[in-house]
Amino acid sequence: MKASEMEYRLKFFLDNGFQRKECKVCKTPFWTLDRTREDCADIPCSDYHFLDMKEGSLNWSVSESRKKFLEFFRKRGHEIIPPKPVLARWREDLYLTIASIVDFQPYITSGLVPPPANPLVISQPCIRMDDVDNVGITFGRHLTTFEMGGHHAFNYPDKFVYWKDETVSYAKEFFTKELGISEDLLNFKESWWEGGGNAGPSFEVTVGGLELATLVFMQYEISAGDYVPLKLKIVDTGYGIERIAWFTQKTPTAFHAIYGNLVDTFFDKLGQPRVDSELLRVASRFAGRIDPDNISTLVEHRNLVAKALGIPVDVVKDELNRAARIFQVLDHTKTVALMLGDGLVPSSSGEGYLGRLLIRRALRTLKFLGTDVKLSELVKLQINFWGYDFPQLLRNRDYILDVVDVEQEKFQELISKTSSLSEFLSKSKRSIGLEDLVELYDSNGIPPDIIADELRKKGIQIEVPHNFYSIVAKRHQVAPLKKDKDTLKLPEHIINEVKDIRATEALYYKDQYARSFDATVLLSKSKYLVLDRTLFYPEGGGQLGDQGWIILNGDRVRVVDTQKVGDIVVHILDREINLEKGMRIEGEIDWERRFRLMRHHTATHVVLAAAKKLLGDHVWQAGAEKTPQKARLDITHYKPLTAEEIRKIEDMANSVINDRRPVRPFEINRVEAEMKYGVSIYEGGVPNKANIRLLEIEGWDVESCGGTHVWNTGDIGAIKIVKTEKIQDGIIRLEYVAGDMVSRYARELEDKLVNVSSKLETSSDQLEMKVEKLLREHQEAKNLIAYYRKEALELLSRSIQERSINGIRLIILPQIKDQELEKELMRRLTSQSKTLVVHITQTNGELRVDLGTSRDIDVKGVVERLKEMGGKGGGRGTFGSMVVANKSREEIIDYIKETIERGGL
RNA sequence: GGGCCGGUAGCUCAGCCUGGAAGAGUGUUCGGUUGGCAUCCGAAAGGUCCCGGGUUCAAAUCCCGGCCGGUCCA
Repeated sequence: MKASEMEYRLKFFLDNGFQRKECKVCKTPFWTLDRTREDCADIPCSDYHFLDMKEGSLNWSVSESRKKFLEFFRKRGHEIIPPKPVLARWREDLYLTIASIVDFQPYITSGLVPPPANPLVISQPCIRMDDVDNVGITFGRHLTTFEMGGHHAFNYPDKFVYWKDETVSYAKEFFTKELGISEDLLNFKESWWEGGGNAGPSFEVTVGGLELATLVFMQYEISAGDYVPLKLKIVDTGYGIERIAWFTQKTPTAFHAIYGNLVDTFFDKLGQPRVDSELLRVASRFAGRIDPDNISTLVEHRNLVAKALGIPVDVVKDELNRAARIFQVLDHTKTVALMLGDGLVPSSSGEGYLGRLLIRRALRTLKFLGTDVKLSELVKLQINFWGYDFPQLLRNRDYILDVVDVEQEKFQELISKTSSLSEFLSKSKRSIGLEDLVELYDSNGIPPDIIADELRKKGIQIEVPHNFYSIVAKRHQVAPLKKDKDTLKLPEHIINEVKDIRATEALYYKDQYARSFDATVLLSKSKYLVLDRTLFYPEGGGQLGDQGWIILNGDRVRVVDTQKVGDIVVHILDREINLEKGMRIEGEIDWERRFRLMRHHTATHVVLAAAKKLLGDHVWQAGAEKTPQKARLDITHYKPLTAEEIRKIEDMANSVINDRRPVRPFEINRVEAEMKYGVSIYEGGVPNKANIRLLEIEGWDVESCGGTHVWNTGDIGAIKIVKTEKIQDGIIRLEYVAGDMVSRYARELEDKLVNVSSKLETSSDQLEMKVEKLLREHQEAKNLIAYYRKEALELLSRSIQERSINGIRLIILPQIKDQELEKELMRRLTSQSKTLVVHITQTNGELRVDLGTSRDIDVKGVVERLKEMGGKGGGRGTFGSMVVANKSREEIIDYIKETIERGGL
């Protein structure tokens, strides 16, 4: 959508003498006070001239830039809001926090929930993976992590805060007064923004080539391709905190401004000579001309730098490539620290994969730099550097460093495979092509440049195409997309019929211990029944739906399941009853089943919190299921649990039970809940409501939950963890039983013990001793068999009868039951040259003939002859095997003799 | 969630394509060489060829299903 010019023609501009001009390069309109300006002062239409400006040379660090930004807006009526984690765990449509507005979507931006303050200001650390390939080579234009300073105003129809003029005025004031940039250097470039289903006009604030902020005016919702005006008009600004720091410091690259002395420390740690500042500064100045997708622009850039400095282009290339690698490591180690600090567990799927990707990229670069420095050491430097700004780095320091070490070990294992694989490839006669590289990367994860590097050492040249990763991506695109439609437990027509009924009153929340109730029928259609209120809990949050009975006129009808459609509860009966609307009925839930479900559900919260307290903040629920029989909980964790850890979790859980802690559900507005308890309340899933139900286990755990729970942890009775397994990389599954199911579990174990004991004819008390004895006896028996085999071998090889036919030594063995012995004997006898050994044995009605020959004879001749005689089978070289029907032992021997006589061998 | 690769001696793996007597290196034990160690020489022990089914006279090998591990993509 092209916004109309009027959207940008602000009173502020007209009152302050700004002119609308058009960039001579990109033709984009922009507003400026500078009558001579011809371009929009943004890359690539302009180089980074700001590096040569005197304005705003204040030397602000990132930390100071953030503080100045927040303070400026706080003094102008904005409340400072703390940032959220870089993992967007309060929503299910995003893995990473990619912008400050993400914190307020979708419930605040849609107007369902009020914002935590209005207007507000925030500095939100963000992670974007889009440009991960370009980090470093553009000297700071692309980063995977940055802080977005945002001041936001939410304008409601009945409550206006501020809109475009004020926003632009704030920007002008901030940049002129705080940064000391003269106002005719400021440009407001007209632009259009779309994202997350919203859209609106925007201004990009550019100075000397650098875009310092984007001012977005969210006013449309994109619905089926149409732009529908939003009820709420939202000021969504993004100030680049790192760019502000760079602008005020005018360091050679953005990395110098962000990481300060860490830049030199990294060069030294990685054993790389530092790169000349002037060279970097010039490289930065022209960095806007680099289009990473177009390799020729990179070559041009290097040429340009070489020309400007009068240095050979090869030297420029080497120096800048080395610097780019260091910058990439700087960037990735910070991003990794932030992700892990907020609880990411590297894995092969989901957000965990994004973390692993960054770690692997950093490790790969370390390998190319030829350093054996541990990645965790570099991450440690980042933790020390950023720990004050992001305390979660210090809090989770041990976890971060350990997990990085574990990932490095895994990567090294991978790389060690590379040499044997490349050995194999280089030995194979065929030429090694792109297909091999793709194959190795896709199925073994070996980066193509590493394989190419390895092969080069062996003298095999192989080119890795620049678009390698898009080739891989393409290969995956052709994979068929299987849609996994939820198997609905309710038929379509029932859902349609039911969805307009009013919400069912949830008696199961009013009193979680109530067992019977009365209600009025709202809809009764074959096996499906909707009431005005119910005690039957509908399946949700991993808790199964209730079972029980509906009682009408003393007749009990079984309820086999309970489901919900929105807020409407549907009872599923075991037979069809068609009741009239308005009829009164009674209901009773299957209390024993329900109580077991409640115990297992509350137990799940207890166990999760225990695991978290024991293992660390990175433990996050990745799935759960509660049945009356048992419960299971999947948690994110990077190592298998040790036996001690499992016991500790169990002990902690049981001590919470013995503590008899109150368990209290309550309703709260979601923004308040997030501010008070953090986003970990969403472990079990993100509810789709403005007001959410929280469950608090006093002093232990607070979590969003819609299930039914016991009122006190004492009611769980007991917890026994019965199984743990790694279900995929980075995810551990815990299975446990609670309450009376612990007794049932113990009984099952007991039964197994008794069963095994009786089979071994002993008591369960003496089972271990008995097993040891049996194992010993088994070993002794094996030894004895080996002894007898040896004896038999001697005896047999001495007693065999051999005859010589046509220069061939023919040996007919007697029938031997022991196949091992037979083979052993053949092997021994055929070690003499010109020997044919025959073994004939009876197998269900047929004769099985095994033939063994010494190496100078091929078994083929005899095999062919026996085939002609109706035998089935074959063989090759020195061994053959046939099955012959309707022939006697003697006949077969005659055939063989005859074959030898004819010289058929 | 989808794709690809793998599972053989304690460990690292070959054999599988093209079905036909289960292999190598390393480690272990024993013996020899040596004043002793390293080294070297010789021998032995060590196997559910991941599990289940199918095809076949015959399956580590081919086919189907499952389990486990790795990896790429989303």
